Amino acid sequence: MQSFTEENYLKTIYNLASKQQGEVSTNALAEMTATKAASVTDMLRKLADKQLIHYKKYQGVRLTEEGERLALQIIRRHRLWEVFLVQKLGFGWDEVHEMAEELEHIRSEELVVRLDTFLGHPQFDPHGDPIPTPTGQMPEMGYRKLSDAVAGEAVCLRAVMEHSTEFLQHLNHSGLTLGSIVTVSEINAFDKSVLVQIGNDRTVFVSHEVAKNLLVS
Amino acid sequence: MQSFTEENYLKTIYNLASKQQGEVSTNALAEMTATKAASVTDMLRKLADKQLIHYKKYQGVRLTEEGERLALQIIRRHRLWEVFLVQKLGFGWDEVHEMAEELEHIRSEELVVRLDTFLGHPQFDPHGDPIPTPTGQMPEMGYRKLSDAVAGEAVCLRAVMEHSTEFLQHLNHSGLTLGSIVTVSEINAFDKSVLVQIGNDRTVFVSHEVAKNLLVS
DNA sequence: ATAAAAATTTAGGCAAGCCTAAATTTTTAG
DNA sequence: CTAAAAATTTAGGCTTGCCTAAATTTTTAT
Ligand SMILES: [Mn+2]
Ligand SMILES: [Mn+2]
Ligand SMILES: [Mn+2]
Ligand SMILES: [Mn+2]
Repeated sequence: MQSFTEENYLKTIYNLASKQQGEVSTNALAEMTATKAASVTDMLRKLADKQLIHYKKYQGVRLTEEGERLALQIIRRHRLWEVFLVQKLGFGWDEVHEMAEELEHIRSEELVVRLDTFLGHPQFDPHGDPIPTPTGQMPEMGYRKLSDAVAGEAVCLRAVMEHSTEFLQHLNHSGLTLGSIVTVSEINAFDKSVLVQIGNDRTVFVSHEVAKNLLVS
Repeated sequence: MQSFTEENYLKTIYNLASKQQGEVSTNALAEMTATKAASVTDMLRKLADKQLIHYKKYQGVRLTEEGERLALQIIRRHRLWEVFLVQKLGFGWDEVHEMAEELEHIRSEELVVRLDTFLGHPQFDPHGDPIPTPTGQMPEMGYRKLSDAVAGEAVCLRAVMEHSTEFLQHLNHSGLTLGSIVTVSEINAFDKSVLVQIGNDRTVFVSHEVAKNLLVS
């Protein structure tokens, strides 16, 4: 059985690893967990003792199979709870992450099974992230970033890569919702900002910074 | 903001206080929290510093107004989550207590408000315990114990005073469900066991030990 | 190839919550 | 009213997870 803290490290290692290749660095973990590098080193030694990570001093870290299984389990719980909070309790997608950070640690296999059933076996969380299967597979979505689309293309908004309240509220404000079809009408050559038309409706301005965090297909 | 541990102590002090009069003793708390008396003393000093309890060395402990407000808030959350687990996820009333022990600590006022609405503002949890109001009032039910009923009386099963899985499963097995009307047909003079008829159905044997933990009206 | 810079680990410490053993206070019995 | 028993607190320690400062290793730049 792992502590909340250990679970959070596993999840963070998984997330960082999936955004890069090779081992995850101590400093990257320190930044993500809002702790100091020395504290991360302590925890890495502990997780390595428990065989949840592969760890060689100074060489970064990688999840073992068991570590990845646990990480995916926690991510599954997190995303299912986010679906619950949005679909059943009516929270906005910008309000649920912090609550899910706590709910994901509730220890009961049966609870997750029943929650999943209650929610109708959702495939995606409110941010468009795929929900890992009960057996621990992370579905691979072949999404691209909106920032990689070319002028004239019509794409569907599928997911966000940034989960901060500020970012999501900005999208609310712009009228950019997951599932919408948007057409890239213009890409600014200087700052790479994008003008997109939402459906056949209004056209909105999307900065490069925002476009980089929007996944489309 | 209180830690899980502090919240649990407050809740436990409240529960013990409501089952007796006068101050709650260190030893009683140690037994309930499954810790040692010395550890309880440490925590009492801490809670007293935070003005959540009235505490004089060797004299036992009593919640302050603020302490009671917090305790009732935690009990409210616990009972609402139990309703959720039973009504929405289909768990048995004998399965939900441990999960609720964890869920009660999730920190979000708004979550409780929305959960309450989602559940239709329930008045009682699955064990018949009243749910404290949002403003922190604990409804007073004037229930008696089944063990205090006299032969010939017809009463309604309202709540259980013991929440262990074993006890609740025993009630399941006996067919004793909350809301049923039972008639006391016979009280054994030697061991105070009770024979009750459930509705107009079968008659079941209820030991004094069990009858003491059943609340009726 | 080195020396400076950056990353990481080690050393030593702190707070929260818990423990055992010893001291102290309160309660109970005679 | 005392002495034993029971309850409680104090003293000293342990583990987890965190910290700062110092040492070490790796990387980068000349
Ligand atoms: Mn989230
Ligand atoms: Mn999400
Ligand atoms: Mn309960
Ligand atoms: Mn209950």
